[in-house]
Amino acid sequence: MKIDFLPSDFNVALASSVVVFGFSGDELLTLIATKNGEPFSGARILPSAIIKPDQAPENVVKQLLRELTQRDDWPLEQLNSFANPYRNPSGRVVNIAYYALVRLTDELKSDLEAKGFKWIPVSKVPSMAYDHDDVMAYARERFKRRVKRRPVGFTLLPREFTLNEIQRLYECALGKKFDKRNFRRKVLKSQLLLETGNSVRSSARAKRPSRLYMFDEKKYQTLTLKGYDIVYF
Amino acid sequence: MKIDFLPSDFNVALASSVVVFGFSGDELLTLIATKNGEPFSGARILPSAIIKPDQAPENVVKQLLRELTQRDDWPLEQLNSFANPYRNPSGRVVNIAYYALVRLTDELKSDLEAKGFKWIPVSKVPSMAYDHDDVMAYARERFKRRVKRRPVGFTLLPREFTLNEIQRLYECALGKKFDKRNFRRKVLKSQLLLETGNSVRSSARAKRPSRLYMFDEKKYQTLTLKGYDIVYF
DNA sequence: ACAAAAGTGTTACACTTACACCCATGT
DNA sequence: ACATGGGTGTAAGTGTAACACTTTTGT
Repeated sequence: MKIDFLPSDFNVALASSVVVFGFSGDELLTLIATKNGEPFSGARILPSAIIKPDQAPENVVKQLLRELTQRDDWPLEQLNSFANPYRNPSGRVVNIAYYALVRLTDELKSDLEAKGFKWIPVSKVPSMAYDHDDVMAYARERFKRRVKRRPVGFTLLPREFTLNEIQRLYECALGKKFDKRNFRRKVLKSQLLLETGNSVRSSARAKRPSRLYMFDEKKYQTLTLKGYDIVYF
Repeated sequence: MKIDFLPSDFNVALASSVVVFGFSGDELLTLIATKNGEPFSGARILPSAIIKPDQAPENVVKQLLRELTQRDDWPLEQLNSFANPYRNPSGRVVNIAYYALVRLTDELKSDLEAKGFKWIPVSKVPSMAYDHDDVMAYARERFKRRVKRRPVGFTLLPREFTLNEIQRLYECALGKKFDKRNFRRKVLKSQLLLETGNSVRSSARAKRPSRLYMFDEKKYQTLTLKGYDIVYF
């Protein structure tokens, strides 16, 4: 089998876009940027970066996440590549797409909005330039599948969270309602939550405070190393 | 957000490799090629093709499958892209990898072996050039996950097959044994198998013939359209 | 009749689902 | 005392897993 490259084959550029998900407490949000400079100036796009000749895509995306969030250790997964010809007027560009999950704090939110980014509910994302709509649709599907099978949601929540908060997160992520008692039984049975002993009042009107839990990362590592295949919901 | 490409960014070449799985009746096999021409002449590689400037990767892979198997309508799925720098001495090459499932017949097997390809049990694949070992490992993982959740295995079997054959396939694909009675109950309950009324003797020594079934593709379409999420094994 | 593989049922247990009230706390 | 959301249990049904013998057919 022959695979020989001609010099004229080396004429493609690489970029990465990343679909960043966050959770407001009520809604699943995603981060949208606005493009500066032609082509498509002013258009909505996903946060994106060019991959320079000597860079690895994952590192470029981590660098981008660091610029956006001051951290690059968020859960990050490669999606498909979007490589059909004629996506970009300046030449052939292959987009190696990723999605990331971040813990949305108030500072992070206002910080990014000050820089011209927008956190938009996934149900309301506007149409974007290039093929970023396809990337977004693909990321949402992938995220949904992951949520169903793995405890990925916990980085989206504050480090300490209530059972009601996880339930709302799962309901947003999967687009359906769960029975409170059954939901609690199930997450507690997984043994991946630790009671912190703390509690908060969920709103001014709420009288009784809710118990706070945290995710037991160590236990999860142990279980996954044993090849235990957790299935949720 | 700025993403502006310089002319010097358009210096990457694209290739696709495809991990092709087939089933011999006893073992899961995968197709390995041998490289002609430098670099790496004589090395084992995955069947691969260069993506020319105006081609879509999926079409290139379909073309490659047509050359290999005379058909391009096999189940085909994109895997991750392998894009780290310095993979290839002739310049930066991004490999958009795929995996495909084919129905292995005797002609197809001998035909490909005559062309210098080898069908090798997945448990015995040799080390390959470039980063094709990584691609292979990734493909095996993806295939395993798919087998668990979706009835993908049926294209690997002859159009008519026995329950013992599916069971062997699942046992190979997932690397574990199943109880015959439980296995049968489960696949029959899915309602995706049609009894053909035919039967075969599985070997000369076998006296009683086995019943033959086929996959009910129409029913499967209907179920997936309804969003029914099948979970197997 | 015998050898060989095909085919079949039951039981115990775990998980899932549906369902409605009491509890703790702040005002 | 009352309003608010937090928190809890049970029963019926469904799916899973473990287990060994009978049936059909060719020789």
